[in-house]
Amino acid sequence: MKKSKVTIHDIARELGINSSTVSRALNNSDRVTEKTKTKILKKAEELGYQPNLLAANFRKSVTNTIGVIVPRISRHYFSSVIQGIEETAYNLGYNVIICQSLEQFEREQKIVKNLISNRVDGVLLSISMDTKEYTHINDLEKNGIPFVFFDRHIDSIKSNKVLIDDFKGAFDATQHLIDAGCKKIVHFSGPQNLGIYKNRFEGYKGALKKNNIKFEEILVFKSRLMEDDGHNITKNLIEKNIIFDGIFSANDVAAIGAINCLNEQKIDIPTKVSIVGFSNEPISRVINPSLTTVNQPGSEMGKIATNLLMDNIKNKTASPKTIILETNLIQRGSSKVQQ
Amino acid sequence: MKKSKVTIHDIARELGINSSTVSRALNNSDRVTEKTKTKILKKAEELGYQPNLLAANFRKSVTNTIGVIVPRISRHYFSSVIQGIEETAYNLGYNVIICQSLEQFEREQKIVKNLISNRVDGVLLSISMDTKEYTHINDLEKNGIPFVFFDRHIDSIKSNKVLIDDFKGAFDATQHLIDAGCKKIVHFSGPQNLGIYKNRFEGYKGALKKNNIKFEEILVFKSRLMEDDGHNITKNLIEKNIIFDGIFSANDVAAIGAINCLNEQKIDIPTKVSIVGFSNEPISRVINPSLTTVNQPGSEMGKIATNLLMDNIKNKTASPKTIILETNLIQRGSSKVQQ
DNA sequence: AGCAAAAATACAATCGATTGTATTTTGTTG
DNA sequence: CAACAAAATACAATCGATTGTATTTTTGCT
Repeated sequence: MKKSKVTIHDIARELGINSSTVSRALNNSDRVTEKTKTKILKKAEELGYQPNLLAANFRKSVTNTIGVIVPRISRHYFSSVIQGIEETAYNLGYNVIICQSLEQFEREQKIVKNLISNRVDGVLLSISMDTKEYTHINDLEKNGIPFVFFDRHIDSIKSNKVLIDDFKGAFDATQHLIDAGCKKIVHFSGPQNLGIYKNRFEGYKGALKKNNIKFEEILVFKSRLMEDDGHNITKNLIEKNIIFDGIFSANDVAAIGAINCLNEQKIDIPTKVSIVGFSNEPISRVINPSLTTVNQPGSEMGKIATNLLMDNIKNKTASPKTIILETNLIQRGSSKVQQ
Repeated sequence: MKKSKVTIHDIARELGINSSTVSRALNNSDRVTEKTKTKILKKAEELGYQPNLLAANFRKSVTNTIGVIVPRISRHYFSSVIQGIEETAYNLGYNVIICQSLEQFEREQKIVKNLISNRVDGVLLSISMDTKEYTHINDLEKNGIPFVFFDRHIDSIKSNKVLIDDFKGAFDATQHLIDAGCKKIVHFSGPQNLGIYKNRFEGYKGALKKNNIKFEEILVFKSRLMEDDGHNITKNLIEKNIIFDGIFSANDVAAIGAINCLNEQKIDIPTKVSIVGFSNEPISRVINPSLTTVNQPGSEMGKIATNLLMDNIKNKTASPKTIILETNLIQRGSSKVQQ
């Protein structure tokens, strides 16, 4: 158990030079001769020197690290966003700290506090379903830490955002169901404090309206959109003899709950009921029948959000931008094929 | 753009006291009166003080942070291990830095260097498929940073490990195929530098031997076990008219590739070919037919590994332990039901 | 009230790297 | 080779919190 705590001072001492020169050499400054650099690098290697970033970052008050907050990494959509974030950040020499709120407001708050205390240079975040207060976001602002929302944002906060066109995605999905002949379309929606679910709901209503289909409150269900939610809502509909021939779910997971329920009840998909989900989780490709869904460009979103954040780290006075990405409908077995 | 960089010195100055008292108050030391503490806490709140952990950690040379390195977070198995890790670490007041090697040795190396430089208190890691050199692991040791392998470890390094019984899991899976009547069982294996794949291979051979089935090299395929690998290998088998009636894949993803291929070729599962995977990824429950697989207790593994690491952080001289967890076979539609 | 012991607070060094400025060394030129 | 500019290196302060020790204040007791 060798506790090698080699510092630049150790290197300097051994070589009989000053630590500032060592520091500059290790940072490849042109204030140091090549000859000296070589000597220092060799000695650093020899002593097994590992830079103390705590010290360096502290001194510079720059960490070259960005924080990412997502509800959960196990959602494929989020892990593909992270993929895009890491790729971009990595190429720009930034580290990424990934944090999961697990859809809990309290955890999200703690994470933000922690990221501030760890002096990250910026934050990318997609808020939890439980987030209804925004003091933690204000703390970021107060501490001059740039941040960019992606996907799940807060309407009332003007800041950089990378979103998808939820209204249009939902509109297209609903229109697709209507085109497939559905008249009574159920909608699974999520917590309304999240703009994305409100907008998807609006998109659903918009498509109904355009097609002169009466909107019925009784066909809309707000939940946390877990698999069980989708299952239970569907079961309830059947038990209560509520007639429906289509489901547009604001996420894939709840849609899968519905598919499982209908399969159990031997109600055929798509002849009796057509279903469309949202997000294009891998599981939706594989379930039987496979799930028609709205594809969100996760990795691209991560890349764009990271670049936007970087712009903001470089130039803190840049005015907030909102970038909207397009979705596309992926047609699969859960909805009738159009002629 | 308020650049509030409030420090304990600011608080001290405003209150006309010394910063050491402020520091102790904020850390709830009993060397400070309740009265003073209250005063300080109030002022800290008022000024919007956010502790600078860079400074504190630097001074203490303790970060209360552990690093986790996994091949990729999008694998459900790994994200469930992370779940367990975070839960345990969180309760003990530790932060977790999640890093993905993306199965690349070079990235793994960089991540380790970075974690060392960031002075994490410990590391939990599951190595990449490409990792064949171990100098980076030695660096951890040299720097006195305790680490624990989980799942994918390095045989030749004696350290703390939390593993599953890969031999037995594979043995059981193969035995299950044999019980289902299979005689010609294909095995999809992974890179042999990873002990887990070697052991699963051994388990496969062990079960064949026990049942007096001749082991045939020609039925074993080593790949990176991606979906395409499973698909291509299966396609090849069919094209080359190699007869087989069972597949034991060392992971679920490749097994799913095989299922897709067989479905395309209209070869019935399980009547013509039975398939067993490994890891119990959620997708395996949903694919058609659903995939029989070996369940690995991911979250539990994370918890145990974290506790083991914590023991090691507290007591650095503790001798290395290996903990082996049991797997269980989850029988689904891809293998014939036994009577 | 007076004094010792205990409690509370102040002082000052420290962690390791960075960086603006000062000093020394090197190189150039007439 | 003197003189000076330029290049290389050394010096020293600094970032913000922690912490061992010193000092001051409070408490308790006769």
